[in-house]
Amino acid sequence: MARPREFDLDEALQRAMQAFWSHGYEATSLSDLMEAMDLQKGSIYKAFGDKHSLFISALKHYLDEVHQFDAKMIEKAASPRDGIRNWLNTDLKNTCGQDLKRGCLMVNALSERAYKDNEVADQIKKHISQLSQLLTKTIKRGQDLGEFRNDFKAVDIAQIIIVSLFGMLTLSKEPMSKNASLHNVKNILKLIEE
Amino acid sequence: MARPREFDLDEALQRAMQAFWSHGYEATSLSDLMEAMDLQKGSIYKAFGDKHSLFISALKHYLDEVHQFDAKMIEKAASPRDGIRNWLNTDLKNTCGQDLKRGCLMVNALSERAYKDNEVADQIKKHISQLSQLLTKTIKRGQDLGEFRNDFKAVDIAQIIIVSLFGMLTLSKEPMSKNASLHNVKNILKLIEE
DNA sequence: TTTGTTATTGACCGTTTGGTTACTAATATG
DNA sequence: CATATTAGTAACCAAACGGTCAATAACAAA
Repeated sequence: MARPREFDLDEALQRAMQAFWSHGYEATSLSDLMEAMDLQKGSIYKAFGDKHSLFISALKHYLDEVHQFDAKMIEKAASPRDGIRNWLNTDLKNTCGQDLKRGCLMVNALSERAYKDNEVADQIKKHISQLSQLLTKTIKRGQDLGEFRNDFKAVDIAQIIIVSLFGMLTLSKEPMSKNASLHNVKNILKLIEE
Repeated sequence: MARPREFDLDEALQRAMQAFWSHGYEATSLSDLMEAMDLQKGSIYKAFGDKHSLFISALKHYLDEVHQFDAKMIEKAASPRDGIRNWLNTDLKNTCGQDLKRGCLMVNALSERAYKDNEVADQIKKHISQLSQLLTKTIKRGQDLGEFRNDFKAVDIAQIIIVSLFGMLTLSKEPMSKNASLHNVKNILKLIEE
């Protein structure tokens, strides 16, 4: 018994996410969001709260999507080695050397806001911790199969992969091309496989 | 035959750099800069131009300091291996796990501005290219001395180090402690030495 | 058809933003 | 000591910022 919403919540959130992804938190104004979401200020506030809580929702949405992607690529692969290799390559192909050099929303948010925004920091810490567990589990399996070297702890190899991934995602903002990142992945994998 | 400047140019630039480093480009307002530099707006504009060109000057200043630090640590060391090890450890000790989680100004600028600011992008590309050459040269020497493995090209090992460093500097903004980064460096070095 | 509830709209708010400028102050030189 | 030149100051500016709200519109249920 009330007026129904005229727009799709998910699509609006998706569009807000794209805007924040392309321009960052501070540099995305309410006007930018209104245009991107095709909504008036009032509607945005009623549906998502203020700019900050809209950003948190968009970030959560992004992290959910990324986590689903990660889990699917890594766990559904023919082997641990293939899983990690394909996941890294696909991820970097989607990020490096794109015409729009927007990098990764998580890395952008980490860099711009994590140190002064506990909600952002918590979301990202949780996500990285999940990823670390997923990788560690997978590498352990790979070590048992003889795919990864055994003289390193699985959790340490996972950390090396995460650090390298974050480095490449950061460098994708300018100097790192798609080819350079794929070449680098090949070398990293050569170092940790055996 | 004119009124002399009442403040020290270098010190003012240093203070502007600290402000941008702590809060980012967008989030540092003219008022913030006035307070940090202990100067009036007019003086800042007369001495450094507008906010953007002040930022570029501050970034150049930072990159110069960092390059001097890098070159000294790496080239004056007893051996290539020691040089790279000490340089990485010192760098990360200064960045990770600090109370003020401001990370590295170059990485922050890369993330926030490089994709929409050619001057920032050019400065950072130049700096990374310099660092890559310095590392490649050093690793080549190390390979000749048997300190680094010989089945990888020196330039590829240099790239692995740069990517890892950028990853850790990015992660220093929240989840990565000093101990975690030092542990990670130890593992990376173990992978590429021999 | 009335009523209760929620969505949409656009005008409006005070504040802050980066930036300018007219005025005054301080010096070195002639 | 007069003058030319530059530095410092503070008032000022339009524009943009994030955010609010009263009026209106659209629906479901009684």
